[in-house]
Amino acid sequence: MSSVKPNVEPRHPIGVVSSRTGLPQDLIRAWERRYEAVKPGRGATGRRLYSDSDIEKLRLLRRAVAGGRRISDVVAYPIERLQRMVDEDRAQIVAGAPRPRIDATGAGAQALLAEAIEALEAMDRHRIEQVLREAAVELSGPALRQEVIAPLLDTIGERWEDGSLRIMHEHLASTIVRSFMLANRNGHDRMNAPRIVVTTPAGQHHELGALMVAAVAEESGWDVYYMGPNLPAEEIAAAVRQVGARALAVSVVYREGDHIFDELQRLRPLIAGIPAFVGGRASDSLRDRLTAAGFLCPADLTEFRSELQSIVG
Amino acid sequence: MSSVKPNVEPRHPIGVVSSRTGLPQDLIRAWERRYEAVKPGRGATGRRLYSDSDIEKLRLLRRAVAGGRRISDVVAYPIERLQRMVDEDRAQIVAGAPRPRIDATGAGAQALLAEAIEALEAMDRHRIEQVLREAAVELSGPALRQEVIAPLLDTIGERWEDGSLRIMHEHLASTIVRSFMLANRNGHDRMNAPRIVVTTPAGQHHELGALMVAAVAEESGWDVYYMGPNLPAEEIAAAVRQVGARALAVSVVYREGDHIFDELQRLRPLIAGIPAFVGGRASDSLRDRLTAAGFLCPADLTEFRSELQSIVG
DNA sequence: TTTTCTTTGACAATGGCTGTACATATGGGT
DNA sequence: ACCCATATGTACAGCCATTGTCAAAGAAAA
Repeated sequence: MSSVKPNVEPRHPIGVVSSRTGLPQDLIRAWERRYEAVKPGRGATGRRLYSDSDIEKLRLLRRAVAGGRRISDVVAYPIERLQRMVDEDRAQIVAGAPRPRIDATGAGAQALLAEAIEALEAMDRHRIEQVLREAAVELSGPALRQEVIAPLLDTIGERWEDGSLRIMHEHLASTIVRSFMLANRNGHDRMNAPRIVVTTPAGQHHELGALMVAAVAEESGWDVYYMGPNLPAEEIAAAVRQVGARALAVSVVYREGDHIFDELQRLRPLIAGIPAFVGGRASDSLRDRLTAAGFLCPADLTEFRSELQSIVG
Repeated sequence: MSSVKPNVEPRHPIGVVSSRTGLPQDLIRAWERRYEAVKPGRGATGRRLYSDSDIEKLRLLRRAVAGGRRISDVVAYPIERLQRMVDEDRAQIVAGAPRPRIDATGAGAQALLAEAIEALEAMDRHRIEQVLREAAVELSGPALRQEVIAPLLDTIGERWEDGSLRIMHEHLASTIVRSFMLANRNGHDRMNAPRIVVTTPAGQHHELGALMVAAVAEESGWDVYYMGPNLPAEEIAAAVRQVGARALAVSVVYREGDHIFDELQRLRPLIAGIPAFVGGRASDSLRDRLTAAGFLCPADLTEFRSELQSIVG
């Protein structure tokens, strides 16, 4: 496993922050100057250096403003409250939202991961959700995926195969993580963004990998058409065509014989000319044959992100 | 019910209120000026700031007026009474057809449904989402399910079987509706509520019926453990036991031979003593045998809701 | 050198407020 | 049938505070 990544340590220049939040640089500076929205550190020569949680806050502010709030009203709210408000605005419902208090223990990603597994073993839905919420506050989006959710899925996979977790555990984790990630989708402008279809080929029922892919693509500014798991090759091709997608990404977790490879090979000519990514556990063992067949097989989500950007760039 | 009172503290600008209620800003101001429909607070520079219960009242007023009431007659009623009246009006409208006078979006439930189907045919994700959001403003939660989402799923089912919609359409609709319904779960205090497990038996990949069931149960105050689709009998039973559920609900859409019935029959003794609901399209043709086997088969969601209440009552 | 940042000040767009109209209904009363 | 008062949704003008954007000029990094 990788090491814990506290939310305040890593520092980014304003350009990165701008592209990750979708906010113009000028606006970020204006928000700082006028409202102290965030207080980034400074380098030796006075340049701004933002932490991951700064980025997270700016993201939330952007969504809050897009939802009709006034920046001066919301700028002082803590991250948890912003998150809550943005969720409600998205759903457009009028519900008193109690949300259990979280006493932030400042626990690192590993501790969060361990607690999530423990809660899962106990089938304690509320505790799993709480851990995820806590993690979302503690870590930024990418770190959350990389340090908590991905390892969580890996662990579940392993422990399922060795029999110490059951199908029901996997299902519960899936639904909770799924709704969690869907709830955190950014409501960006997306109308004119390049489109990407994300799904899982026929026979592949596990969609969490695909969900993470969708989250990364969305963060990179794409208009994501998430189609859920278990879609036959012809349907994938039809969706790509109909939607006018500029890329396709599928996630493959389980490899039983060559069935999956055959399915993908059938798919490839149906979407000629469109870059197609294959990711997930099982893609490792198939990488050579897949790349030979014309698929792109990034090793991890970071690589996927940069390859995505090279398409539109 | 362990729900929390609607926050009076947080305050929303008029733009947010307008989009959440579907009322034009001018009209909101007019109702205040002429009838004191609500009395929002004011910010430092005189801008209106509304509370959650203000929004709730405005939504009810809108629906009361849409139901043929005169604004001046109903404007003074307290929220509870408005709620009751609006519910009654809706029940009557379903029977006869008094004409709504306001139709801000120019669309009744049927028109919304038609537009949703059209958008789905075009694979236009944003338009589908837009229609659902409009519908959520237009209609209350139960009405939304009953008059838009349920018919939508039925239509999709039919048109899939006759070949005029493809699998990809069904998948897209599933993911969108799913994330929409999950986003609308409101954060009540569910810690001490009775628990119910909701899922779909092995071989049943269509989860939308189960999602609607979950929404109804959640609305009725249950702590819902939604497990996603395609869960084998032993796993369902294990989940029920581990979670300590007081009820189980499964949704069955497709019937291929007697496979499903066998699966359910295998399940029944594993969860002895716990009420188990079976719903969905395919449950009709199996009703007699299922009830004989000890399952409850409500005809629709309304019946399901009342049977649910009789369990805890 | 070229790119990326920084600060400062100015400017224009946005959106909300009040107040005043205006155009249809709706409902009597004659 | 006719006429009028009232009810109600909508529109706009003029004003103000807020807020996004831009330009200029210089410093630091690549």
